[in-house]
Amino acid sequence: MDIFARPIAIRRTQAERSALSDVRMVDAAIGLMASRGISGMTLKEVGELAGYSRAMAGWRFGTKANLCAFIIRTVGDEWLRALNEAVRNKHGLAAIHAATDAHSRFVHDGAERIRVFYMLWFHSTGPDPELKQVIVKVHERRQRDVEAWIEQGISAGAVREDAEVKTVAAQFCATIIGIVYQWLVEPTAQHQIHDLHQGLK
Amino acid sequence: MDIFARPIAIRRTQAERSALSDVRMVDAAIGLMASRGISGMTLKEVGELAGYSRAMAGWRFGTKANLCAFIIRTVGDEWLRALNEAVRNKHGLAAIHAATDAHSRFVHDGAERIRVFYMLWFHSTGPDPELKQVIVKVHERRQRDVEAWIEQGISAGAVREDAEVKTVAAQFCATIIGIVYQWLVEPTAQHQIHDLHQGLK
DNA sequence: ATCGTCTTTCTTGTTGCGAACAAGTAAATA
DNA sequence: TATTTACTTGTTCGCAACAAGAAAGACGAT
Repeated sequence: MDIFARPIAIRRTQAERSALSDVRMVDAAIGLMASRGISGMTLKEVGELAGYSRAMAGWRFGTKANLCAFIIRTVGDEWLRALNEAVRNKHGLAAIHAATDAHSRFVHDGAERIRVFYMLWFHSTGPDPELKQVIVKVHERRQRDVEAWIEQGISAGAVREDAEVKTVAAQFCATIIGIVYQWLVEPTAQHQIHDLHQGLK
Repeated sequence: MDIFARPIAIRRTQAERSALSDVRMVDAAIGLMASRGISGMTLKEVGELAGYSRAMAGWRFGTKANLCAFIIRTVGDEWLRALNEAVRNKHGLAAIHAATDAHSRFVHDGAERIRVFYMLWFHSTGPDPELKQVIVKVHERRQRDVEAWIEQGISAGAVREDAEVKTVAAQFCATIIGIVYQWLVEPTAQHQIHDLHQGLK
């Protein structure tokens, strides 16, 4: 009975307390959504699974939609950082290839967080303004990145000059989204997902 | 006070009664989901808006998920019929072009039913087995159609023989889905949606 | 440092709403 | 008329959302 395994009360600053409860609750929420779906995640369980009370998540985030938005921002940022890491120092087509590969790899690793991130992503298709705004931001950010890569490709002479940058970028992003959709619906078909990524390049 | 505007009781067979309440409730549900989102549609309101009681929708469909599945099947069938109509007598690449055009046209017309259909489609990405099965069926059906068109194209000599039919078909479907996603998120950018369809061809 | 006060973090209590079911009524069938 | 099918009223349970209170850190004054 190791009663010191979890010291009765560690002294923490308030900022630390908030930060800690945030990550605990985000983890709990992601776990719940991964196993039971978005509607299967309840604020009550999030609070309790994170080691707090019933109402903790509700108090911190206000509403379930807010919690979801917070998760999208959080995971979206991690995701963006990881992608930037993978594309570091690459330009034009090489960047697009690297990003596509990285995407394929991340998705193959099947991290719970990314899965849930995209689940939330696809859930924001209704006329609910809340989540949608957050998603649209991430979305636009991505598309701008892709546009930049294509333009670099053009100025490097590797891409036809008559390419309609915006349209091609939109097309690229659309296909990525389509692939992710396939992955969410049929997570087992790893090789197919990989083929789709390769085909895209 | 035109009390005869809606005759007190029209005599109908039981089959007619069921069929009528089904279409009324489906219409009501689609209207509600289109304006307030999927979670904004409640079984109570569906019943009442369709001209019945509180519990009518719950009684007929059992659960909200069942109602959604029913709507997906219903609209999915209409949709498939419309597509077949558009592709009638065409084969191979021509069929794919016709289907793409039809898709673009339908989406451009922006019918409420199709919008909601795809909203539900994207909502089925969680681990909920109920809706998913229905969607996966529609999905597989589509992909088979596309594969058939490609094979026709090969045997007609219009498509390279080394094309990996399944992969290409999957790619095509993925892109369609990505385009639809864009449309749902940004329904206003009609011309962009159209461009994406054209680019796909 | 330590005490008392203020602020922030978290908990218990309550309300309202929707889904789901159960038991009843009305309409059609035979 | 009896039975099956379509629909309604009544009830329970769980969750989201809020409100009011308890506990833990922050901070100035002594």
